[in-house]
This record gives sequence, structure tokens and C-alpha cells, in this order.
Amino acid sequence: MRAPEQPYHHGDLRAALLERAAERLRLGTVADLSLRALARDLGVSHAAPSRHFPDRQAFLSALARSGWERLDAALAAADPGADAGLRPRLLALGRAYVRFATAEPALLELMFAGKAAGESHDGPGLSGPDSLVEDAQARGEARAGDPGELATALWAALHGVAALSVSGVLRGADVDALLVQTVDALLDGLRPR
Amino acid sequence: MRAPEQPYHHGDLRAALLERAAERLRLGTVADLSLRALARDLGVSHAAPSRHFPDRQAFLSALARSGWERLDAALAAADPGADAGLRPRLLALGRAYVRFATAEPALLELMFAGKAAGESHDGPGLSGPDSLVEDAQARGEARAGDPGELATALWAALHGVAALSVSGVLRGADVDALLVQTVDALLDGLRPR
DNA sequence: CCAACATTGTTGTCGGCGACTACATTCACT
DNA sequence: AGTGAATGTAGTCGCCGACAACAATGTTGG
Repeated sequence: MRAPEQPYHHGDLRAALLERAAERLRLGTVADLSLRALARDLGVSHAAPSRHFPDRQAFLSALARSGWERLDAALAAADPGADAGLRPRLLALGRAYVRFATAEPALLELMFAGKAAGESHDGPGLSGPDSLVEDAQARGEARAGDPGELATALWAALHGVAALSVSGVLRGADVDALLVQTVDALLDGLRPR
Repeated sequence: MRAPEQPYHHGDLRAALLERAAERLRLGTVADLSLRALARDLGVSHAAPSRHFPDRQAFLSALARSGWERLDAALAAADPGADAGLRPRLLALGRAYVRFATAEPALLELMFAGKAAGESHDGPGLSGPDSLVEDAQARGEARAGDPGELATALWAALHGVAALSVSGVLRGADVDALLVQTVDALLDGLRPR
């Protein structure tokens, strides 16, 4: 009763392509990713992927979408929650962001290259009902101001740290120290108090 | 005494390729950039570019290097100088950064995708002898701390704003407002004082 | 139950690209 | 003037994405 070695239908080629592509992206760049090579890997013909994605761009968009989901999940998992103070929370989120960027640089690049392709995205875990900023304001840890705008500013700073750490421009400088510096500047300000 | 219509030698094919490629990058992505198409544009044979760049990657690296020079120049031109306060200075630099990113999104992406390919780069105009941070510290506008590390944190934040604005995740939100929020958080801190 | 029909996969082909080789023309220097 | 380096040309190879025609399998309603 074993399944035949080579069933005509793959089962879930679409998911398999996305999964294998994510693996490949961990090693190489998006430019090195070829649908034909993936198809070869999975033992299907070179045209099979076209049954699931109209063209390469659509495939990359789907890949980016799954990347956003994984980043959201990683940040949600790293968030110590509203009970923690703002600083530990920002540091934990920042570290998770950097970890994701380091583990999957090409995927992160693809996610941000998606432009209008990727539907709207609010900045992972930073805004929304359980907003980090609103929590901090409620605890008196953040000054007043539009929570959405403040959250975006925080997101921008964390994203900048992750982007720089991945890009190699830091030349071996301590990424975690950079993150701490950035978070502390955001919380207490550069100006002497 | 006019030059022949089609001289055998181009004159400065290398520079022409880089220049034309930069133009193309203003419209499309780096993936759409082909050496053969550029050669066609410039009226040379498809193999001519290989005389100047051993392979496509080397060409892209050279393009990225010229991008860094232009970004450095743009930031240097936008810097109001040490006489200005820290806030106006950061805002001016941030606006120039965003302007560059908006005008040349694909080039900026290429510059940061260069990874180890691009030689070290200190973060445009933010560090070095005429460091913005050292100036601010001298004026009492910034707390003590390693100027290099603080400058990198500032760079990360500004880069994050530019990256987000280019990526489209902001969905039409006001980029300049985001920049102002970010700079103000960096200067005065999010915590109430 | 089985006959349409939709879904998914295959083979074949096309043009474009990057890389490489062999050859041609021009330049620069002695 | 002569010779070697620099620069450009033509041709080829293999890989890729896109497309078309065809085959196998899954599904559904009469």
C-alpha cells in the first residue's frame, strides 16, 4: 500500500515551492533563485510551477507574504508583553528583528522590495489594539502623541538597526550595542537632561 | 573635422555604462538591468562591457560604489554645518537621505545589497573628524558617549525612515512627519521629562 | 457509475541573458 | 615604423522565464 514513487500529482507543489525557496534564500540571494531549479529540486517539470504562480514576480510576492507572516510571528513570540517595561520590550523586539534579519537577509530584502505588491502592513506588533506605545503611555513611560505615528518611528529605528546589521556596513561592530544605543536614545533622548 | 559616426572605440564606455545604468535604475529594478541592453543602448556589441567589468556582479559593485559617492555628496551638500543646532542638522540630513532614497530606490537597495562587496563605509557624514555628534557634544546638545557609536545609532534611525518610506509599507503616511517624530524621539526621548 | 470538466503536470519551443572564446581594430610607447 | 596592450566584435553555450499544446488525474453532477 505504499504510494507510488512518482505520483503524477505532487500533492502540494505550491507550498513545497515556497518552502524550498525560503530555504534557498537563507543561503543565496533572490537573484539566484530560479523557478526551474526549484522544480528540479522537487522532481517536477520546469513548467509545473506556472500552474501555481502566473509568473516569477507573483511567486516572489507570495514568498514575501509568507516572510511577513513569519516576521510577525517571531516578533509576537519575542514580545514579553504589556507587563514588561518599555525598554525591555523594545530591546526584545529589536533583538528578534535583528535575529530574523540575520537569519534571512535575502527574505527580508525581498519583503521590502515588494513595494505596493505586498498589501498594507502595519509594522509588526508595534501598532494595533495591543499597541506597545499605548501600553507605555498608559504606564506613564511614554509621552503623549499619536500612538500610530510614534510606533512607526520606533519601527523605523529598529528596522534601521536590522538593515545596517545585515548590510555589512557595520564592519563587525557590535550590533547589540548599536541596538542598545538606539533604544536608549529613543527612550531618554540624546540631549542631556 | 567631425568625429566619425561610429568610432571603433567608444571613448569612455565604462563611465557611459555606469551612467546609463544609473538612469535605468531610476525607473526599474536592479533585476531588470541587463548588460546586453545597456550595450545596445550605447551602440556597442554585447560583449564590450566585459572589457571593463569581469562579470555582472563587478559591474553592480561599481555602480553601488558610485551610488555611495553620490549619497555622500548629497548629504554633505545638505548639511547646514556645525554652526547649526543638532536638530536642524539632523532634519536636513534626514530629508536629504529620504530624498535620495525616493529618487533612487533601486540604487539604494543595490548599495545595501552590496554586503562585503562594498568596502567599509562610515555612515555618510555622520562620523569622522567633523562629526555631527562631536559637534553637538561640544555645544552641550548631546550627552557624553562614544561619538562613533552614537553616530551609528543616528544613522540607523535615519536609514530606517528612508527605507520605510521607499518600501511602500507606510501606505501614503506623511514621511516628513515620520522623520520629525523620529528625530524628536532621538533628541528628547520618548519618556516624559 | 461514468462522463464531462477542472486541475495539475509534461514536453517542446522561443527569445534574452551572462559568460566564454577567437578574432579585429585602434592606441600608446619606444 | 613596429609591436604589444587596450578595446571592441562575432559567435557560441547553457540557463532562465514565458508560452503553447498535450496528458494524466481529480471531481462532480446526471
